[in-house]
Amino acid sequence: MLDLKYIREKGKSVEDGAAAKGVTIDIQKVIAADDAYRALLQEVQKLREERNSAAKRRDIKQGKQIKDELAGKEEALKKADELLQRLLRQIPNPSKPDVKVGKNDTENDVIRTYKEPTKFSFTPKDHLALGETLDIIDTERAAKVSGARFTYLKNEAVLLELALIQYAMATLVKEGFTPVIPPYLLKRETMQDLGYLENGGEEDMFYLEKDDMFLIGTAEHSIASMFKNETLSAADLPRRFVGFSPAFRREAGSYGKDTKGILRLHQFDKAEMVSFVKKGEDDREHEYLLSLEERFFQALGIPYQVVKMCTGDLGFPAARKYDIEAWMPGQQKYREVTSVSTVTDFQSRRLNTKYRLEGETEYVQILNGTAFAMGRTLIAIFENYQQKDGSVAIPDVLVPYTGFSKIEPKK
RNA sequence: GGAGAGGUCGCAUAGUGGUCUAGUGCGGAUGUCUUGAAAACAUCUGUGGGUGCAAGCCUACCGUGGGUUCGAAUCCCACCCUCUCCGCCA
Repeated sequence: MLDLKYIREKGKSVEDGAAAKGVTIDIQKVIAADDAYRALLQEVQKLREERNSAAKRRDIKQGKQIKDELAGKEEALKKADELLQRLLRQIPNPSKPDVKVGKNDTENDVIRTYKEPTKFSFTPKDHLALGETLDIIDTERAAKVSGARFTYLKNEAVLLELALIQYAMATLVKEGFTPVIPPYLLKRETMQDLGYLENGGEEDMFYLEKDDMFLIGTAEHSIASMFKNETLSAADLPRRFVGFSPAFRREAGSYGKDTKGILRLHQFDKAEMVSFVKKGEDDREHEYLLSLEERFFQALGIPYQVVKMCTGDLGFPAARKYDIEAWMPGQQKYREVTSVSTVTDFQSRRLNTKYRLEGETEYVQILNGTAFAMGRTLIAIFENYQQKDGSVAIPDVLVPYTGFSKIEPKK
């Protein structure tokens, strides 16, 4: 949600910002709704003032009269407020000035590449074929018990996943991040405050009807909301967290897309970074989080490219977003493995998360980025590290955590 | 799941229909005193919104949302959360 004062001052740029994201909004309508709300508010406050003084005088007759009048006005005020809030929530966070205006992912820019696509002296297999011969992935049986887009990870794949998590945690704790295992279920109210139930967002999440709770789609959901209705001290910022959790996604509308293997699942584990920083510090933090992501994939030695999203591919709350796309030999394509965005104060305004600096309060800036997302990072390792004999080597940095340096074929 | 207690301005507490524009203590800020500090004393010290050049004035907020009343922190209903006991359980 944007600041109403900002909208009133910079209406045109807010409108342009939305248009760049492909969202049409009418700022005049928002301002008219705000004007109507304010006019009513003044009338209501005046009546309340009269009611309070009548009550003080014990003037029951006048009190009754004011009460009737007030009831209608308060109802109208509530409606006006609801309309205003609804309009405000339809306004996306405008992108940062350095973000290119574009329609969709075809206009994103590759801003850096690391290494050349891996070369093989043989025809590389995809991760599904490897998963079978190495006996580490079983999506067929998972489909039997849970349906499509689930998997059993087995044997070395499990140990490798745990190694990646441990490696990420060890590295980020050294950087000063606080490790956290957050709640995996959130109340409706929290999801609402996060802004994920609007614009069809409810369709993306698993929902437990009996308890009116949502399964998190990423640890970011429960970590970003951690300081809901809290005012932090400026001295405590930045605060950085690395969360480990499963991510649950319905993947509605992605039927037929990436149906094979573990690239797109309803459930995968992920280590996620979330930063809370002061106003004006989010640009620097954004680059920092991206640099950590790159450091991880460089440590693994996996070829990748960094993509800067254009406005049309940013999503509703993000003001800037970078993806790392790792080279996947099985598909002969770069595929998204991490994503890091700044949502500026767009979420903290709704969550009411602030910080105090010398008596003044400001909304915190929130950023989030992937450390390792399991399915996809595993695919990148399996496919890039496969050997001619059908085995898969383990990246050196992970060997201390796995205890083995190679996954041998089982059949 | 059952029974009970409770959620008040940073913290601790008082307040059970009108004098609550929420008292008191602690903490914090400023001042007096002091070479400096401590102590003591004095004053100030929540958040949002509206209005105003400003000082200010008004309004809302006592877990959240409804309701009763001329008037609600206080009464009623629903929900959320915390604690105690019982049951169940890794």
